[in-house]
Amino acid sequence: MIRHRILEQLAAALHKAAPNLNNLAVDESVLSGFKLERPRNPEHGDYAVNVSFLARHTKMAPPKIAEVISACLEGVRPEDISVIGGYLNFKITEAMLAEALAAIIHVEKTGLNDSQADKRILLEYVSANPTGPLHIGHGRWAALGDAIVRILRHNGAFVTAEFYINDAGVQMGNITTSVYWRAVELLKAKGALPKSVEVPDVLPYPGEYVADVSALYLSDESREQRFIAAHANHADALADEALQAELKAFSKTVLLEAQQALLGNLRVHFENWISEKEYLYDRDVIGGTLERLSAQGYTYEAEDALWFKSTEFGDEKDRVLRKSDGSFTYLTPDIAYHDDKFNRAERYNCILNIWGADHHGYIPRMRGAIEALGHDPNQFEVLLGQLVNLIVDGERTRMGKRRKMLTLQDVVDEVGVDATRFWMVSKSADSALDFDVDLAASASSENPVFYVQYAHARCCSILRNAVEPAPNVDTGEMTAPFVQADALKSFEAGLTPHALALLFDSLTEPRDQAVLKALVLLLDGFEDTVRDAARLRAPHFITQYLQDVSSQFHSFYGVCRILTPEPALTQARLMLIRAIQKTLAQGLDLLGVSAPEKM
RNA sequence: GCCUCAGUAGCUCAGUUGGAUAGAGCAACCGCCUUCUAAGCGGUAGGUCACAGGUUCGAAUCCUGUCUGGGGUACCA
Repeated sequence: MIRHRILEQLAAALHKAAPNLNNLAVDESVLSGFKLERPRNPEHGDYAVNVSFLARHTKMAPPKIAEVISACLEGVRPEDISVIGGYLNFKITEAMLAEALAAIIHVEKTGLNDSQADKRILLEYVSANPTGPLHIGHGRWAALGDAIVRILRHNGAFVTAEFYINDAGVQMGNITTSVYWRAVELLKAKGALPKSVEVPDVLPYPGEYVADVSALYLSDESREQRFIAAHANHADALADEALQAELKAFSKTVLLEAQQALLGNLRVHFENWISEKEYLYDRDVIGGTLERLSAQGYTYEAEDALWFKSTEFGDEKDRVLRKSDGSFTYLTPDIAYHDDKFNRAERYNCILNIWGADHHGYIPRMRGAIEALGHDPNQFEVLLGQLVNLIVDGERTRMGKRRKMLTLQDVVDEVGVDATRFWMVSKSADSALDFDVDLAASASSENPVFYVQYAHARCCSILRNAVEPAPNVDTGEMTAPFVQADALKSFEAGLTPHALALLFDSLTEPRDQAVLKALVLLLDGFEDTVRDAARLRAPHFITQYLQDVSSQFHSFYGVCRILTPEPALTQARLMLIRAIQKTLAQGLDLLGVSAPEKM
């Protein structure tokens, strides 16, 4: 990590220079003011740092400060530093580049670090109702969440991914009602029930998939018989509790399994699937949480309901916990659930949730409940994602409004897993995402994932061609490979920075050298990108980075031939290709996107 | 009304602890395949960073206000 080394040298120089800087007190907050950046103008060196922020502390002019610090820098050749205004400009030597490249070759996984090693994170995301197919918005949370899990782990965090199944509450009743009436419709159609039975015009869940669930239920003859019998015994067979429970359980299982299958297809993995009904209601943990809340004096009864004094924690109004009909609101089991998260044996110190922006107003009351229960609200973190707009025929459509809505499965079928995942995380979660189905499905060149995958495949192709005999263009005879596979392998295993000299020396055009240097510095900076992506929960840093590397590689490919008649030179250049290929593969893996060896 | 996200090139978006001349992809235009994959490369053009103030040596970035758009503001989840 060249950047880190420069920052260390700067810190040492600053300590040494302090007496000449009006006895500046050098501490962590001062040192963190050094921001190393890559200047656009090559005359400003390869890395630059602005020291103007020290002007206030030292009461000195920035150019003077830069002069003083540069005089104290050690381990840097004077010709590699320049001072322009308040800037210190560093020139990166080929020796440093070679060292960085060799380090990438030797490390098993690029970008691996321990910046989040003290974090024990429970990440909950997607958490859909098992009342229908996942929609495109769920796809964003799925891609985002799984990428964040992978990125956090690459930074050393202990992470558990969890899916909360909302299988209790009124929505489950709604899907049960809907499945019931679709079944009645189907039975009427085949004459098993009289035509006189009336089906409501509007069902809570109008989607066509509901009828599929009903048909699947009725496909078992004994179930169909039970359904008809229950119908004969009750005016409204939904009053038959046994049937209702069976329909509910059946619907949940079928719909949940469909969600799980799709998420599996998307390579989105959860360690835990927590059922609201089984984990919270059946084990009766909600009551215990409510008692503790009440014992602390944070609840009261009014208008036949039980309320939580969330206003004491900054919420705009108090919230109902138990409705006047005796049932809980959504909030109540969710409070118990979050209470449980804090109490797990894993001793998590970060309870992280990904929620859609439509749940924004829900945060203060949940945070309040967490605090009321004696947990540290600072360990509760919500990553809010703006919603996804579906664009069909160039028009925005609101999800769920249409009877036949486009599901996540439809999208994946059209554009594939890789493109879906890459697209979904390629923009900041703070921005609403436009998902243009026609565009994503038709225009492959418009989708950056192919650009990155192609760069990876191109690296693999070069590495393959290097060690395989190929037919001569003119004679058709098989010629010897550019390098021997065994020789290349041992060259790579025993690679020293010195052995890379040919890679840098063989390029004579300054422009080509600049491309090579930019490429190596980019590869060297992968760890920084991985750290930032974890710290800010921002996988789009990775997509951006991968596109940068790919672009820089394609440029380099254009100006420098890798496979040459000189084995020594070829080997050295192949090490660069290996480093690029490793980094691209690692970056794609952090996003859960495949890195094809051929395209 | 209040809370919140956004407003940057024709379009979609990067730009996170404030730093040198604001970037990328797509679209447009001009070039480049006898050679390791043209799903590629080089070049041209394209900007009042919504607007107005403020803080600062310095603002797309921080503060205040205004405008526009998304989301929320349930005893739904």
